[in-house]
Amino acid sequence: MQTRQSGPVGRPRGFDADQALERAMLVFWEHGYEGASLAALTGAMGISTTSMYAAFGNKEELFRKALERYTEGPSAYLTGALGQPTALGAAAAVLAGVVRTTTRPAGPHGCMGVQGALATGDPGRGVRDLLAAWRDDGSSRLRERFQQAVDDGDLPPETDPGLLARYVTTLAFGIAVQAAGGVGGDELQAMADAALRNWPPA
Amino acid sequence: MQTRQSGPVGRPRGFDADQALERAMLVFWEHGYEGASLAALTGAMGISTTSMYAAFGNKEELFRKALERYTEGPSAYLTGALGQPTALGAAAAVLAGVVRTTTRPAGPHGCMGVQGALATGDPGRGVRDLLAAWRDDGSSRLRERFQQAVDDGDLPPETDPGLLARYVTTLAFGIAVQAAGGVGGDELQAMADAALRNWPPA
DNA sequence: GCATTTCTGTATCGATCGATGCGGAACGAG
DNA sequence: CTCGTTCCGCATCGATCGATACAGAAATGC
Repeated sequence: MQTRQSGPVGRPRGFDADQALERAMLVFWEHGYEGASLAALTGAMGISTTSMYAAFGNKEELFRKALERYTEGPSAYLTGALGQPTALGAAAAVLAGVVRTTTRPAGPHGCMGVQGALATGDPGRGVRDLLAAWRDDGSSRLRERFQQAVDDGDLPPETDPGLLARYVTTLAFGIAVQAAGGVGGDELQAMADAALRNWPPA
Repeated sequence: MQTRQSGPVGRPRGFDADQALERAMLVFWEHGYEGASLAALTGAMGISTTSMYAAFGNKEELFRKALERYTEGPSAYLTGALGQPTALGAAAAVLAGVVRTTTRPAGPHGCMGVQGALATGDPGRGVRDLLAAWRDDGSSRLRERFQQAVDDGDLPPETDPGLLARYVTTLAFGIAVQAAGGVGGDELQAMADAALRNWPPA
């Protein structure tokens, strides 16, 4: 019984799956799940529908993988922000990351986790719920970070970490909505600075 | 020359246009512009596609009229909030109105002005821009109210009314996003209360 | 009564939606 | 080479998209 060491048999795929997923992610980010047609996706990916289905399953699975890529790419600032030494530093890093990511001139405006599928028809319900869970996960990670700050004495002991996390995520998603509508990054960053001038808010 | 007193000639329409528009507004609110199909709209309105086109023009015009109805209906709290005697009172009334409207158990969760068309495909660009302007108008009205508060001495003279308005609208839209995802009204209201405990934030 | 105007129900339009079938092309294994 | 496997290009699937054509029904004006 010998472990197979050789590569996979058959014709190798003729495109870079990572690059194709990156381009699909950008289309979903800009146009949302329902607004991104298969033709627009495969056109941007540079492959045929057949290749897309073979490599990614279907449109919904493609979106799920694109969201993972978004989380580890444009949205990776969150993980970095949670590593900041103070709760205030973490909150400021989160908001600065949101402003930067959602108003970057080179990329789509807004946040894929917000505008990807905020309200949909029936066929998009799965994706809509997925994004709701994605947003809730961000809030939870922030809450855990604030809980740790309370335990460390960085935040007053009477602080409610859940309330604080909800506050920061509310600002973050509000920034994302306005960035999607074309509000500039400078103005949003100035607003975020002002919001964090009183800390903690409770 | 006599003024025409009689009713319009021809067969009168057999449905209540106001009620039909109300129901269309609810469908757009819940599913967004792209997620609301003509079949879903006319089904909820209780009329045929022919009647809908005759009465409202097309899908985009129906959405525009539904948005007007939303502005004068579920979103009317904004006008009332601007009439509050103080800037803080206005901000608190706006946020309380948003929380109440976006988490009402009887109606769709979230805000039609946010989730109606935050990111769309090409055919929805007009509606997307319409909503961006709608949101910006809300921010402008709030800015004018804060400017008046500065003039009245209700807010410190060095206050930036635009920044303050951006802060409140950011909270409002962030609340709407989380309400769309199922976050409860009590938690959002508690967060809004905490956010306004420091006022003005700048 | 009749003519005119408007609304409604049915049936359907072309376009696009997401998703597949199929045959040939391109690889590794033997 | 031949064989087995996988991928790709093309054509196309049924369903649904938003939007209309058409004929009959229901009102007013004469």
